[in-house]
Amino acid sequence: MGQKILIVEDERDINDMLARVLEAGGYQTVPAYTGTEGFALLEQEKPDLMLMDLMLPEIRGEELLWKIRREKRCNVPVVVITARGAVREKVDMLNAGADDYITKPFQPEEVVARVDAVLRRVGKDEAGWVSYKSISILPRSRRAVFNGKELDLTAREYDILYLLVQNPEKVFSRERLYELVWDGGYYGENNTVNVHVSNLRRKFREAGSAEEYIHTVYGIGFQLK
Amino acid sequence: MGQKILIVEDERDINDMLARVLEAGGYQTVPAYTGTEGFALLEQEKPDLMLMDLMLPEIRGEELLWKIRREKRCNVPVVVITARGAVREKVDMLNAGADDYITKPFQPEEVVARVDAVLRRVGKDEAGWVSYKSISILPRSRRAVFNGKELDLTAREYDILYLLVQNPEKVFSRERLYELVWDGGYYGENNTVNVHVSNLRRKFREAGSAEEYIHTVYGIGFQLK
DNA sequence: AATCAGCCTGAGAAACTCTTGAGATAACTC
DNA sequence: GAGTTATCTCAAGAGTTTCTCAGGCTGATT
Repeated sequence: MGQKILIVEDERDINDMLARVLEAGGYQTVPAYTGTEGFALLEQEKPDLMLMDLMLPEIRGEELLWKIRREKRCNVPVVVITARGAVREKVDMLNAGADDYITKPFQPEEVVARVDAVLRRVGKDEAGWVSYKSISILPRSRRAVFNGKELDLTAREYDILYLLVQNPEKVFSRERLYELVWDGGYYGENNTVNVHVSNLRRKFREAGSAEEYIHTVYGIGFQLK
Repeated sequence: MGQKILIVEDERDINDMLARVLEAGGYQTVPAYTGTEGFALLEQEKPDLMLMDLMLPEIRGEELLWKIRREKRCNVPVVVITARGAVREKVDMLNAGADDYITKPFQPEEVVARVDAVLRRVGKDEAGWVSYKSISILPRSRRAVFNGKELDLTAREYDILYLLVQNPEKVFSRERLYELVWDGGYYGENNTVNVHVSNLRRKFREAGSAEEYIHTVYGIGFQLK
């Protein structure tokens, strides 16, 4: 059974069409015809990805995305469908945390390709685990497992590790990490990030890690490797 | 999925036309209709190349290019579209750091050809590697690989090499190098750059380099060749 | 009110990088 | 080829960054 895609699109024809294409591509689909319905189904169905039209009745797509990311602190990958040329909106979308967008009119194959790509990018498997090497994270229950052992992480530690696992090899400056995990707060002279990283490393050691996963890039920041 | 081209062109028809041509050529496109919009999208979309009309409302193309290179210290390849015969402007553009130009009126095929050529020249591949000869750099993780061997570079060394690889053959004065890598700090009588270049060369030798990659241009500065 | 877990801060130690200056080497000029 | 200037390399110490520990603070829970 494939991964589950929530399709939020008010036009029934298009919704059906998207469902057909994605199912042909091996996915399971759930339709929603309004923004609020989509929002509700997010919780009920726990889809692996959400495909959302920007032009929704009731609620603007941007607002919905914002609600999902900010209020629910939810990280489902979101692919947005937008009219060609509505650049301003696209920008807002990516700012608000969309993972990719498709412009109308689109080819059916493009949809599957984008969805494939995003799911591959976030490294999400069919059960919803996000993994890198022996580290696995289950976002919907904020669990982190290393080498089969459950890691008992605090909120900050989890957020940092999740960010790193979603972007393996990528180098994050302390400032950027702070911005992302602490929700935009200003990072001034302050070794808070250091301490949390230090604690994370300790917990990995305690769980029997031989190698160092969180590398320091001297003068720059941290990197999962 | 191809590489992403940002099209900055205020006339909607021409913008659409360029998008069609480039998409037919296998590229993904993002439209912008003003200079400021293009500037903003540069960050949002992280395109692999920017195609820009010189005649823009709001801001002169030259100024925009300057802002991109100077203020943002950004190195996206830029191809400029200019009216035939405006030679003075062309020269200014290339001085300001454009990578190529196309004169109006142009053949659609010419656009794709130029874009192909520039992208080939800057050696940027789809996975995000920036390469020159046997040197490859992955900016996202600040990795540098030479002949398949990982180079262990310090922050400064990496910055210098990255700059050089992005502009092969281009000659940098020590002063310019210092400005760019040390973020605008003043460079007075001081052989700091020399030492770092020396260390870089040593690391290349240790990685088995026979030929010299970083050439000295006597009395001027350095050049990757 | 007491307890507790998590978060933040400060300080010392350790690790690493940068810069400096001096002498050696190379390039250019006449 | 000698003189002059530019460049290279080396090693040391100055400087910065990072790590870890311990203590205090806060807010939630009992």
